[in-house]
Amino acid sequence: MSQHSLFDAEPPEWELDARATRLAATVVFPSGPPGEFDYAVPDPMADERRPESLAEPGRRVRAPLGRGDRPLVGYCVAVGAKAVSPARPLKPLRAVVDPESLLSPAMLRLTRWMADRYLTPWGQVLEAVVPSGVRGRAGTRDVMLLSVPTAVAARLTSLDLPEKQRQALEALAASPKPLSLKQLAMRVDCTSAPINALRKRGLIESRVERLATDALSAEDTPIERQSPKRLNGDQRRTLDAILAAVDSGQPETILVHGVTGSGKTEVYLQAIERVVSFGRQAIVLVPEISLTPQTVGRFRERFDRIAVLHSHQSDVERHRQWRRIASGEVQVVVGARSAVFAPTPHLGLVVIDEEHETTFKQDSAPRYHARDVALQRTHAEGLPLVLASATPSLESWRRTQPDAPPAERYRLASMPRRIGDRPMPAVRTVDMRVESGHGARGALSRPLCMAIDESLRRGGQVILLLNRRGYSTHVQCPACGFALRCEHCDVALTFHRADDSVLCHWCDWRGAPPRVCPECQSPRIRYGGLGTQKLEAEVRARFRGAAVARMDADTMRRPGSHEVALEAFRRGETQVLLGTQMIAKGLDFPNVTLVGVVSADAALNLPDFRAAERTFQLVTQVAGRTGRGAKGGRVIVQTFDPDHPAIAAATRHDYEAFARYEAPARQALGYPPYGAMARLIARGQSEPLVGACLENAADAIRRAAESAGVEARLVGPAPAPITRLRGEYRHHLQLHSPDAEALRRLLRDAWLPLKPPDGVRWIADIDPTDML
DNA sequence: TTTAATGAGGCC
DNA sequence: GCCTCATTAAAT
Repeated sequence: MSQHSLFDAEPPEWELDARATRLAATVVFPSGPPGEFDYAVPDPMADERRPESLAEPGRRVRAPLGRGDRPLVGYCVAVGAKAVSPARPLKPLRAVVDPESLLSPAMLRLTRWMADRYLTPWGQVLEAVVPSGVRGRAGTRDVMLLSVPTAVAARLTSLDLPEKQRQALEALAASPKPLSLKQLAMRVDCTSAPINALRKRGLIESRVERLATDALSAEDTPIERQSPKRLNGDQRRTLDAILAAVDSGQPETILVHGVTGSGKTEVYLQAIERVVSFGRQAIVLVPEISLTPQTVGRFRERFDRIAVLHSHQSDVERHRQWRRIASGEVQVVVGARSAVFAPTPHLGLVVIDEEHETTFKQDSAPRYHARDVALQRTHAEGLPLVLASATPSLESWRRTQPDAPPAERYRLASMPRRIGDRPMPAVRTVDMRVESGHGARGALSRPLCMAIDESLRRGGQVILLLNRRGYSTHVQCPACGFALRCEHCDVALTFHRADDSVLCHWCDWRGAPPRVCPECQSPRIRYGGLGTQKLEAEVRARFRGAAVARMDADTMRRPGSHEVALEAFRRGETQVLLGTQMIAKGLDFPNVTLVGVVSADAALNLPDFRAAERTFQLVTQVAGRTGRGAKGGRVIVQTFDPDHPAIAAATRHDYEAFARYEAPARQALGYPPYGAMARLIARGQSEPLVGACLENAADAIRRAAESAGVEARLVGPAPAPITRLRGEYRHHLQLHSPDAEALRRLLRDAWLPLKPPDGVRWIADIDPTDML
């Protein structure tokens, strides 16, 4: 080892002279080491005249890695002059993979930020952000195109050629467009042999072009255009606030808190119209479940060129939409979570509808929240961000409050009234403790039954929410107390009557339902607990003649079944629509005169600090599905805990009351939004090993926090609420700190360098939404 | 003395 | 993530 490196990272003067600057490309690898690596750019890859093989940021390149020079594909993230010491010259790039850049400099910066924030290697973030169909250029193929050089065309008649070759050459010369090998062979009725002979003699020239294989799928059927609707005062004020932000050229986040039915969508449609009129694009994120033809239709009615992005698209379709967006042709991108990465060339506005929805959080690496990514993207590009919800996340709500740090303050725009001054539906709770005391059996209380009956008699439609699928939610033996559990997971199995099986909702294990108790052979084994299938059976039995439909993950398995079911409900062919939370959100059917919440407190007692918030959101949202038409509407909420503040606030449609109730508890424990949070989750076959390695991590983090003076509270490690999943044991460690940035740095410095023992895998979840 | 097995560290 | 080289243990 040379002496200077022992004391100084800088080389001595005599070596400085020998250093030369060289054009270098910085590369990150999706698989492989997490760092950034510099490579020499060979001259042909720096040649602007050959754009298809130009090494530039945002393209993938092939580069040799390690002593064995293993060729790996990575993303070029920067190109520039670098000082290189002759003692350790850069290896040259091998090839440029992409013919054009997949990521703008702004998107590279955004992904870099994500890598930092979510403790995920940059290369892995890039791999998740660029859809695989785009990387693989799905739906396109290299086609060799043949043409006759002009010099040859001029002396065509003077050539002495075999008959087939002459015919082929003449046919090609006569064609106004270049032809593929196959096309030309067809025209002349020959094989490829004569054509190849011509190519070999230089009489035909060929070039390779990338062409779409599909004959451009039939464009969406044109839709009747609608003009902007007249706005009421609240809508006007909200729109003005958004437009002021649009015009200011400053980044600003506006939280639109509008009750269900207040006409939020119309407001942001008009805001987008303004942005589009400037020649800019807008991105609208909606929960995957809301991405129905109806939702998309509302945009089609108002804009000429929209793109839709969601997770059920084929690679070919996604690639096509991505290209359209990148070309600048698209005005509005409507999509689920990952649409936040849409490659709009001149973004003007981002809207997140139903911003409280947890589907905006990705549950695999990088575990990003689209709301936070959107905030970063709009901030970096100096744009407004609109968050809209009837039940905002407390994280967003807090940032509208006067006590929030000014640097992260959102503007609040309230829309407390429904459009047309329709009243909010009256909500009545039914105390199920009293009801079951009256000997009531089954899922539906007397008041709910009467209300259903009345609604149906008056020609109204009914929505019944029960957020548990299956028939019976637990199978238990009254004789010995045995409860049927999944072999691989620490959860109860659910009985599904539709296919007479017991099913694990976590790992999808399926088995035959036991006829006698597997433990004590008692034949009295009981199928208890209420799921949507059983509710459906009960409703059908009680309301004979009513048209009942069930919507849950089991009936909505086939693509498109969602739309079919909702369309039937819209047309009134279905009178009672029952199902899980997928019927609670965003639906707008004026003839719904009754909403029944079958079990409001089902989620209330989950071991999750957001259980009350989720319950409040779900009840408020589903209650908002009624009272949207002239007939009005009402809501009946069945609960064993009618006095719970979350349920009580929901029955009064009182968001602020809920926020006031929930804040002190969160504050006391340093939970979001009053403190940052992270979660380490370890899993493996051996429970002691899983537990022990998290103990080590906890020690290392505690020591680092101490020496860095970071205020951090560690909870655990402890078994996760679902301790076993798919045959693996799971433990977790929760970390709290008032300083989000410090917490992230702490994990980066103290946890990231650690390696779990063999047989244990672990991940960090920054700002977790899921605590199970 | 040779060969196989396990582990840590670097990869530009 | 994988490869290389180190160290150490087992085989001839």
